[in-house]
Amino acid sequence: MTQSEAPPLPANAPVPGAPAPGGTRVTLAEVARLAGVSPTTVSHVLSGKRMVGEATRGNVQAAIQKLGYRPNNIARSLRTSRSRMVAVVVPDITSPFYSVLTRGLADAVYEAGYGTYVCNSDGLAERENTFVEDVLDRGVDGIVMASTNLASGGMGPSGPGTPIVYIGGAFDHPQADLVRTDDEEGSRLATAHLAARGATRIAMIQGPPEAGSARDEGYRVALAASGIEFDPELMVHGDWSRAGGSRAMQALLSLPQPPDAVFCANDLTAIGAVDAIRKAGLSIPDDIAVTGFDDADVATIVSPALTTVRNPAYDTGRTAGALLLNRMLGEYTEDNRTVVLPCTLVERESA
Amino acid sequence: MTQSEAPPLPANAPVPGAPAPGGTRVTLAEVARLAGVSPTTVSHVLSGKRMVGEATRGNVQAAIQKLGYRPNNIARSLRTSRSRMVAVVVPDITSPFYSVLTRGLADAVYEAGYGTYVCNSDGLAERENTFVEDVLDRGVDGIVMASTNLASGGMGPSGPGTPIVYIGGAFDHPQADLVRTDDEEGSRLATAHLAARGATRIAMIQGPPEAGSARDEGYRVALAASGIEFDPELMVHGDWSRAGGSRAMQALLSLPQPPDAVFCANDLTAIGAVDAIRKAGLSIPDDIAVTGFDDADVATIVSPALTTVRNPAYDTGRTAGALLLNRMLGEYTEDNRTVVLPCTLVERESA
DNA sequence: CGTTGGCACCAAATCGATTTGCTAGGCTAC
DNA sequence: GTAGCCTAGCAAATCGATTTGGTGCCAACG
Repeated sequence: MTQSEAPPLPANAPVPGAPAPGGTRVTLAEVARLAGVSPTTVSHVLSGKRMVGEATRGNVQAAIQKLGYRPNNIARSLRTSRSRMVAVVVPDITSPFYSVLTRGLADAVYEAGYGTYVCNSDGLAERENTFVEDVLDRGVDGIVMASTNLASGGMGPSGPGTPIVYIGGAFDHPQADLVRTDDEEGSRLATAHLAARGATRIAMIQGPPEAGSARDEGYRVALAASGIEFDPELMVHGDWSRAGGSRAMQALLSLPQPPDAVFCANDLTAIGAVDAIRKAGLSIPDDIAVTGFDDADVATIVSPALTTVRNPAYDTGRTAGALLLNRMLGEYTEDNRTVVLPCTLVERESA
Repeated sequence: MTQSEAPPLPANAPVPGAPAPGGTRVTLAEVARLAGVSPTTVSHVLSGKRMVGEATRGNVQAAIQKLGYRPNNIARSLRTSRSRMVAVVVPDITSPFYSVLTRGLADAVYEAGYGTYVCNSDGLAERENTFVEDVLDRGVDGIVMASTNLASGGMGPSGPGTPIVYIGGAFDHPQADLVRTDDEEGSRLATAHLAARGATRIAMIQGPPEAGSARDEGYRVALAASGIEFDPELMVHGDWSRAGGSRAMQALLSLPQPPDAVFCANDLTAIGAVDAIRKAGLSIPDDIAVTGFDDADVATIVSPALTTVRNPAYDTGRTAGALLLNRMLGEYTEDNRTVVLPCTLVERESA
């Protein structure tokens, strides 16, 4: 932009956006005074909402440059009631899935000039609700809600028209868009793959009891399709964590008739299962085949590399951002939409 | 709080914080009208900055309840010029280290009522600066800047007194606090460990050329202490990624006299190195010992489990938050501080 | 009885922008 | 010559809180 008129880093030049020497920020009124026009006019050259004479515009722009004026977004937000900020509430930004999702969202809205505000709910429904209220009070223009527990449905279409898009819940919110992955199909794929390899006693380690059941569903469907009868003994709970996966697998191994394959509801759980199987001296995939779900980075790091279902975290975030933008910009005002992203099986070594 | 007066979820009760039936948000003025007092008084019962009569306070609180009033934080921020929001700019929230750091920061400031705004700079100095300006315009009360490149020092003490704390740079900012880990000591530890195991040709895969050199320093110090001469051939660049680590390791392996140990500047690089060593048919740690840096979750997932240096990401974030709060609340206004967090070696299987 | 002083409250200014309605000229068209 | 219409600009209201400087009122005190 100013490429030709300034060397890369003239160390002594005033930092752009630096405060006026006085220490307090320059206001639009001061710009107006220096340019010899009214605040109205300055505002108009900034927004382009009304025409401004050639010469006047020049003066104003010069004044802006000279004073290093930067508009105060808070004042602007107060007047326009739009903050160009979205909030995302996730269980934990530390989790690979949610951090990638958040990045997708941030990238999507950033391009439209929106910033991203992050809340960690730790999966607590109460905190989720508190956060929604909090960010509403803060005036965000949109919310992305990634809730693990169904209970979060407690709150309706949010504040005075602030759009929300939900991630992954099966819940059908009256006025909120929803983006989710096709968990059922993904699970079906993974389970069918295990069956195709010749497994006959296929276990599943699901999430915690509070979690949704779309993944269970696919598992059952695939079982039925392969003519394998569902055995409740082979369906156990994990808690999405490696340790939980390990514990669950140990339980399965101590069954009178242990499984010859296990479908894990996420990759971390699968890694825990791998730990347990290894510790029992069995081999993967020959004695027991295992598949995960998510295709997180770790899936390729563990050994054997995990056969898993690719869960498009980034695209989920991006899509959520797109839907949100859509509504925030008023481009879409109709009924609630649901977009479901496809899952694909990625075969590696563990099954 | 209202525990005794309401059942857990009276499904038909008005959602707290829901808009007035009208659709638009309730303002303080409306509360005042309903309570038969002036806005001033309502404000005072809210803030407790001046005394309000017992009866009046009761009326006001009743009105607040009845209307479901929630203060508009934007208006409040405009008046008080405090937003109770901090921004953190990181290279990529997707990286294990930065997501954990962000969580630590978020936890620390959340307790004081602050929210967290996240910016992904992808390590681009230009974007870092843009973000700082942007969040300053948005009126955040503090900034945490996690920059990989030293260049970021370009910008001074930020806006009109908005405190910044830097993460990990060696740079000494005139007015900004700094928190970093003792990279030099950590590297020294890791390298010394390799030497103690009997390695004599110890290579290092560092970060990209733009990165800081504290880790290199520790490596050299440890070498000297063990009486091993520094061999420039054994010092190569990675790019913090697994693929980069693998490439760098391949280069080392094709040396006329390959190393018998390698210290990698982060865990991902180490994992890449492991890949390359494995592919060459060599064994770890017997043929080549490897250590990483960070102790990310993946360090225990890869096989062999990584001997690495624990880099306290969470504490770094928390500390940064504490320093920031300190200044935002005006509890500390003195000169810039630097806190350096210790690193410890964690021995596993790879060395 | 007059004064001091504290209590409880209110009116109005303020934060920094945006936006609506209006006006003064200059121009064309009939 | 005048009605009509742009154009370019300004004054003032507005968004929703906080905060300063008063103002009645009543009790206590000299």
